[in-house]
Amino acid sequence: MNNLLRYLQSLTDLSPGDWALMHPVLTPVAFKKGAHLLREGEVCNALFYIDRGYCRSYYLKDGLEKNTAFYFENDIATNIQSFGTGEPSAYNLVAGEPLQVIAFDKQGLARAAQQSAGIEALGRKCIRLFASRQEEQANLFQLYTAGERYAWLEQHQPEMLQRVSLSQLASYLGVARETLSRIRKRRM
Amino acid sequence: MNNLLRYLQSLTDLSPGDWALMHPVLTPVAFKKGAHLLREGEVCNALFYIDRGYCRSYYLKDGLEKNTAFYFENDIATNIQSFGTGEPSAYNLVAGEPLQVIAFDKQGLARAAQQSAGIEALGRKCIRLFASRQEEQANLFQLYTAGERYAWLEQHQPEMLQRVSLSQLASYLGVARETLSRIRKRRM
DNA sequence: ATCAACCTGTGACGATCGTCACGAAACAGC
DNA sequence: GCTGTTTCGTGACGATCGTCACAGGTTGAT
Repeated sequence: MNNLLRYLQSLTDLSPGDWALMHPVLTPVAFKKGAHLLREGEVCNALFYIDRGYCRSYYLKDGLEKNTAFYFENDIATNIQSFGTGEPSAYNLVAGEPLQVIAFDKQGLARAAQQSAGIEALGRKCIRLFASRQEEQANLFQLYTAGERYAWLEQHQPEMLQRVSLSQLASYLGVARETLSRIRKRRM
Repeated sequence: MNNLLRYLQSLTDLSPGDWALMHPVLTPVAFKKGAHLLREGEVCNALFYIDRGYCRSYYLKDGLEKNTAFYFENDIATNIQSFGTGEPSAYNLVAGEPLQVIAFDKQGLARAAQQSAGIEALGRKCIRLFASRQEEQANLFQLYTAGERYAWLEQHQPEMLQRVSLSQLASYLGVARETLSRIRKRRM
């Protein structure tokens, strides 16, 4: 909970009253490696603050897993589309390591936002952050080749390259695992 | 203005009072083909509702234009990152046809949102729409090959293939113009 | 300690793509 | 209508990537 409090305070000036309002909405949950936070077809009714470990989102395409994002400590993981509209999720969310998260209940969060302008502002800031991250993600794939994407990760997310296996990373970067192996070889 | 009113009403229940509040914030502007709505390095201080024509966003990479998006009638074009934070834009926005837009002034819009909860809600809906679109865009490039992306456009944006030249489209899809020409050839 | 399951590196080969080059077609300005 | 400019299709060729195959290394459970 301490990590979460610090994270929220880094986003906005959170008053003690707002924090008290948030508290009953929060539920710590643990997942084993490989356990699903969200499955394709389910409706996403929570935000997951990641306290320890990481998870990844993937689509199933032609029976194969295709990773689209990784979420680490101090990230919020969710399907914003399903969470916002109530439609079933088109992809999966699964733990890549033993995982400890703090779940924000959707209905409880909506109630808390109605009661406090501070929490409502926090929600808006989260959406804008998410939109900004999606834009960055889209640009990463529109502007750069797989090798340039790998270099970008080296600079901006070096920890990720240590914690995520080559195969999972290759699936995310959009190349065969053999190709990523050769990209790594070239840079030494 | 009539198109814009219909568009806003399709997003939310806009009261006549809110529409009157919006009115002084709006400025119709015309651009010739090739004229810039926003240049790299400038700060984006407006949203552009597209009334007629289309525009495209592009990055300069190694001296070449790399398209990242197209905006048509009834779209809102802007740099959400620059608009939100006040930082200089990393890309350009340029008219692809003779263009008529209605510009939303940033400061005026902020004032109007403070005066009306309805306009504030409209703004939140716009951000969520934008985030959703960015996610779709990111998935389009993470999950699909260039040929599959072209097929996706055929189904979801067929008008775009008629109005945008092959070269501009190839730049957007991430392949050489010769390759797109051959992709088209294969489908006949 | 042992064994199975998984992950990583590497070679070979065919398919696809980017680049360069050229000619035809479409278009705009006069 | 003519002309210069831009766009589009296509061939050739080298580079890169995906696929298949296999070997060595790591991990984790019994």
